[in-house]
Amino acid sequence: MALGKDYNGQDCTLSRALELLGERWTLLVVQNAIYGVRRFSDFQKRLDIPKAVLADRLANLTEGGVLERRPYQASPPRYEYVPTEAGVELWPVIYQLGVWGKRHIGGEPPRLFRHAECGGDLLPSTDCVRCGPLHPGDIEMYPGPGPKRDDPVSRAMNRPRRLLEPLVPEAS
Amino acid sequence: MALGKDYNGQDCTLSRALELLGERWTLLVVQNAIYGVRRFSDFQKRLDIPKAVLADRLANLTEGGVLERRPYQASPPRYEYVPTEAGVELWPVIYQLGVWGKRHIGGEPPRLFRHAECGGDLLPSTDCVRCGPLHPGDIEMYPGPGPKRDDPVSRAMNRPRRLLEPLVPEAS
DNA sequence: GCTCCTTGGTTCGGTCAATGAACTCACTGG
DNA sequence: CCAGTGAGTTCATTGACCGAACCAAGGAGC
Repeated sequence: MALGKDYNGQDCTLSRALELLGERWTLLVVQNAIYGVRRFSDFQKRLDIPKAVLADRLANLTEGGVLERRPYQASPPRYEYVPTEAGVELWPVIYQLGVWGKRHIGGEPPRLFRHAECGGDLLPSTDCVRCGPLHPGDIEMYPGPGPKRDDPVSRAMNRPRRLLEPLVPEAS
Repeated sequence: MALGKDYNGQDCTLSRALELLGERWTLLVVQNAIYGVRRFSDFQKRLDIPKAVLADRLANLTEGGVLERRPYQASPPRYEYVPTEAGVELWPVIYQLGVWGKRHIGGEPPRLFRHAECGGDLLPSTDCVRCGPLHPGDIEMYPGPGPKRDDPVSRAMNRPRRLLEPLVPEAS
């Protein structure tokens, strides 16, 4: 999908968005970034994705302005990937696709969402049922009935926490 | 993405949705179905997609309950693909991804949307700015400033028309 | 000072999917 | 009888994805 053989000749803005986001794994990477995953190895633990593919996706998303790559320590240079404003604005798309999957494909969701302030549920639009539109940072994620992965990153993610809050896995 | 090598081990409903919808071309096929494209050859004219891939995507979407394949004539048996209720419910996702692409990747949209009854613009959520939530059938699509394809199907699509209304290309 | 471990990748062969061109088949209209 | 259309299928080539192995730059332990 990436270079050359893209959605050339397509005339809609959707095709341009899909050129960046439509590859395998890409939206799942963005989803986890919004859930608070920051580091290369944590993405890898949670997604079980080949490292070469993950490196490619992170580079594309960084170049596309969805994630920002920034150093979090200097001595061995290490980088983390955080969602930009553009990345955060993908939250409604990601949430709604998840809701659609639950409704039409089935299965229980492993995590649920509510307005952190008032505890209100989210509408399919990501609005709070009581308070209206929410910024993702005001949404709390908490464990639901569905199956959960059992790696350190996923375990950290299954404690109640806000979206965008950096995720720190337990020290193994 | 399709068989076997899927998002196995992923625990979220998003990954299940992407298993059906995340392949190359799939969301563009659904988008065009919502825009009113019905026939195999019309999808092909508008998307410039290899026929083998189009046949595969239509079969997957039909099996996944997003499109319905139904005969529109019997003598040489011919079928058309129409969005199911589940397919129509993908409209907010498709619209929002398009809006995101316009905002963050740029480019002018070839088609715009408004509430057919009152002429009001759409919010990013697909709600009418004046009247609130809309069914896709109440949304009118009309030409915008962006570039347009120049095939018979796209020309028919660039006349003002409602979503979901079957598209009949000019008789060449 | 030496060795092992962790993080964040890169390289590589094998496999799987996408592409475009050619072909099929059942009609239909002239 | 012949060309044309709609809806595909078949096939060889190219590109993408996969998992495993490898690499490099620091620590940590001894």
